[in-house]
Amino acid sequence: MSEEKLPTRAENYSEWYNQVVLRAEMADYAPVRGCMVVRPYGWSLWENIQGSLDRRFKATGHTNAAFPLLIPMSFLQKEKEHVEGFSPELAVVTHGGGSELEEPLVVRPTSETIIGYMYSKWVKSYRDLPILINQWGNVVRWEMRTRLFLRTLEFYWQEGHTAHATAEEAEEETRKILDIYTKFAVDDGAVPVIQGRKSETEKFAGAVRSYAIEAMMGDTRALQSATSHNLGQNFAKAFDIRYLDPNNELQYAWTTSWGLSTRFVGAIIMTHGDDQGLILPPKLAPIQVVIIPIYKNDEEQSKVMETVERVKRELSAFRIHVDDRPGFTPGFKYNEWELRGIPLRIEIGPKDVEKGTVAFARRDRPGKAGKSFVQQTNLSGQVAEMLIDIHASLFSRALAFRNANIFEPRTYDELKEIVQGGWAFSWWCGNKDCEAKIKEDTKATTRCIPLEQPGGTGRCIVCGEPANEKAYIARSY
RNA sequence: CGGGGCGUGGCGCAGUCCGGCUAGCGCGCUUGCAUGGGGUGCAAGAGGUCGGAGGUUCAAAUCCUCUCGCCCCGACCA
Repeated sequence: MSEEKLPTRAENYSEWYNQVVLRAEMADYAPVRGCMVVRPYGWSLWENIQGSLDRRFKATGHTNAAFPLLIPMSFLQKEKEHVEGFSPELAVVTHGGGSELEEPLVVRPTSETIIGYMYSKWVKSYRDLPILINQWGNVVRWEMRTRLFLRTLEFYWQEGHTAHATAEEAEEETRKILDIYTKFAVDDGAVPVIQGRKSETEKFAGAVRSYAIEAMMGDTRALQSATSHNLGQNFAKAFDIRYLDPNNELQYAWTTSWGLSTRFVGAIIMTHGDDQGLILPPKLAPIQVVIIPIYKNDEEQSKVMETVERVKRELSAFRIHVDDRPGFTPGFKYNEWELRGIPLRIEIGPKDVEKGTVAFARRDRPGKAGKSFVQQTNLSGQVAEMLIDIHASLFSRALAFRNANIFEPRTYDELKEIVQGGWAFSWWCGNKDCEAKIKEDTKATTRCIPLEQPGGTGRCIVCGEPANEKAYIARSY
């Protein structure tokens, strides 16, 4: 950790973000342009994200499998919109084993095609449906401009791919997953999100309908945090996924796909972080509680460490770390663990040993405001309560921030003003041209048409034509 | 791909315009002593073919030519 001061978010948000990621040791730049190394601390956070989602998927009947990294180029070309959407950003393997390949292989940018191919082999009867498979893996998209976690050439994610007998079932699945993502974001990440439908121009290449959860970052820009797509029969037709129904009639299946990526790590950082650095939500934090022993000689050390060891055992239900590195002052350690976002710090020094107390310092309230001295009795219960409270306060703070930065423009000029530093929520006729005009004028895009609508009708904020839905419009990552 | 910037110990930089001692500085690292309840102090060390190739010159981090790479801003996106 070289420089002592982090740039503040107000000074330079994107520099703040980069430095937090690097200095908290979440990730580092790899020797390949646009690629990152996820360091142990960042990966540990990702593993907790994985664990939570994986349990939720399995609880709803999904199972995991693994499909190849390399996909024949011709597969991508089978679905028209899909190939148009992805071909500009494909990494293509043309040589293998020293000779040129007969058919180039693409490094998967997403796996609808190769999974569709396999599903066509596996699905023969309505009894084979539904197929509910998820895959944890990595994909490559040759992005032009990259940011650690938010957009890298290679990223890690889960991609679920399901096939169903009816359109209704596929839609139900798509929405069920959207709910899972939402619950995960809110209950585990403390990240408030808005569920919505993507516009035609923003939807996934090859989907009939795309849904997403959108979150507001600390600079008010929007981040699409997960998506769930109803693919209709597009891929079933492209890959011939057909089954015989109970009436012995041949039918195309209906498929879905859905994903959440390491980008969510970026969402956590930018939703909760403050000028001291990261603030990790307690349920996902790799370390929930850090204990800092304080002493100045051997005698004090042995007394303090005795208490520290006892407290550590008592808190074994939590992810806990004792920072007993010699040669670092307590103050240095406080700052370092604050930068790294540990939700709760416990300080134990000679005075605490005497009085039978420990000091709590909650990360969501830096400085003296977050400090309290508590008795050493029932520490486990006190910590549990504190972590719940931190989660709740992180969520409500983020929600309040988001609500304070959403505005309803009355005119197009107002909209242009709003999206410079917030989200606009306004009537939109659904026309692509209006969307394009907004983007052209402001760089903001329609983030989603929220599932929760106010009802009634209005006039499109751009063209003034009748509109029956409202949309969120914002600049996004 | 268009525009801008930068490559000098692990990291951040100075030195380059105007060629010339042994290539400096801060942080980090190692060792020792002190310190230890909010970014500790002192001392001694280790560590560099100046992105690469070619050229000019008595002499190149510095000038010339070519080249490679990275970062930032736009078009594309989880």
